[in-house]
Amino acid sequence: MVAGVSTSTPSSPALGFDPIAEAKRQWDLRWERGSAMAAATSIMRAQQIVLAAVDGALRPFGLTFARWEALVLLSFTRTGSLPLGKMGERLMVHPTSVTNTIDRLEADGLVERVPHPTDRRATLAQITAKGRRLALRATAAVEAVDFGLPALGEDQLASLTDVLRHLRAATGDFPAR
Amino acid sequence: MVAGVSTSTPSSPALGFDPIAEAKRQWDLRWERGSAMAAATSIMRAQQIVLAAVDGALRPFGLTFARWEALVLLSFTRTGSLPLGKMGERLMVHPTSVTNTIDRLEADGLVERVPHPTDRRATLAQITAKGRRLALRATAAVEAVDFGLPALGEDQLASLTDVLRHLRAATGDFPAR
DNA sequence: CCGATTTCAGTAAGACTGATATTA
DNA sequence: CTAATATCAGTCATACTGAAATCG
Repeated sequence: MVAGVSTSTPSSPALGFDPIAEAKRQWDLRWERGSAMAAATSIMRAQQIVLAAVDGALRPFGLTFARWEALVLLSFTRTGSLPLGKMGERLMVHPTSVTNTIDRLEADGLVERVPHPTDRRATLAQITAKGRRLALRATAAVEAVDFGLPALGEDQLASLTDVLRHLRAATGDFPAR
Repeated sequence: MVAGVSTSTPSSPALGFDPIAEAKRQWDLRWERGSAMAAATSIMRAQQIVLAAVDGALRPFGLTFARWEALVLLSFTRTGSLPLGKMGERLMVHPTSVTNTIDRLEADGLVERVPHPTDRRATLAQITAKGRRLALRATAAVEAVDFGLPALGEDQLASLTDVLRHLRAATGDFPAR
């Protein structure tokens, strides 16, 4: 799911069993690493759930997850602006994706491109007053749906983040310690 | 990331800190539900990691995650065939996406469409001998990269799957309990 | 000259909407 | 008649590759 736009999850009429548990059962009859298979599949599905919930909450505001993240990142900085390259690093997205994201935000008047004061190669994305107002309302909506994770308790959320931090560290997302 | 095609993760030169931990720190200064925000962001990133690893392993075989999943599902059935609708349920994807997936697999001679024996509305996707051979090799490759999760131990994989099962159950992926 | 920053053109894979034909 | 099954046409948001312009 690219822009996960469904409010309800795909294939409405749920099965009578857990499809991932069933897949693991079948997998374990033939292959190794069934636990990794189940975890990977669970991650893929969880991402759909989170994306659907967040995009659903953002749709009334004309935002997507990617655009909202960019807007929030800017709103969290002291000056309300960042070079596009820095945004790409923080959001972990491809440079051309940043260009595209800022294009759309700029078209909606939520950010402006301004020249970098000292490095004339670089461009700053600067959040506008309108962008700040929308970010506040949109973020409240995302918070209201609890990022699609209202079913999980604090300890489960922490456990999830912790395990996935190990994964990210091992993958080079950041210098593991 | 649609077909997560990068072998290495986006934005090569890793930051000097964990961007999600930093985002949570900033978030907690202004909003509620920072734990949910961190978990949701971690899930989004973990999905990129898994997808990149699996798609990378599958690329030499001309398969994507979506097509490989469909092929494996068929290879796990007694008859090597399923109605397209059933495949959509099991894989939790949109009906038109199943049509598209099967189109591509059929174009590569990995599956064939055959009429359903009793329901003339339905079509079966039947895996071919070539499809079975490719599925074996491709699955070995996916297993070899451990679904992108080689960094996690058995207990971490189990914990992950368990927490995400609660999430999926609460979201209606399957009748909880 | 090398490398960093951003943009552009084009390609690809996929999720979706809405409509349609067929059949149970 | 209603509902299910699959397909088709078209739209959308995104990720990527490769190339280019600009500048430190």
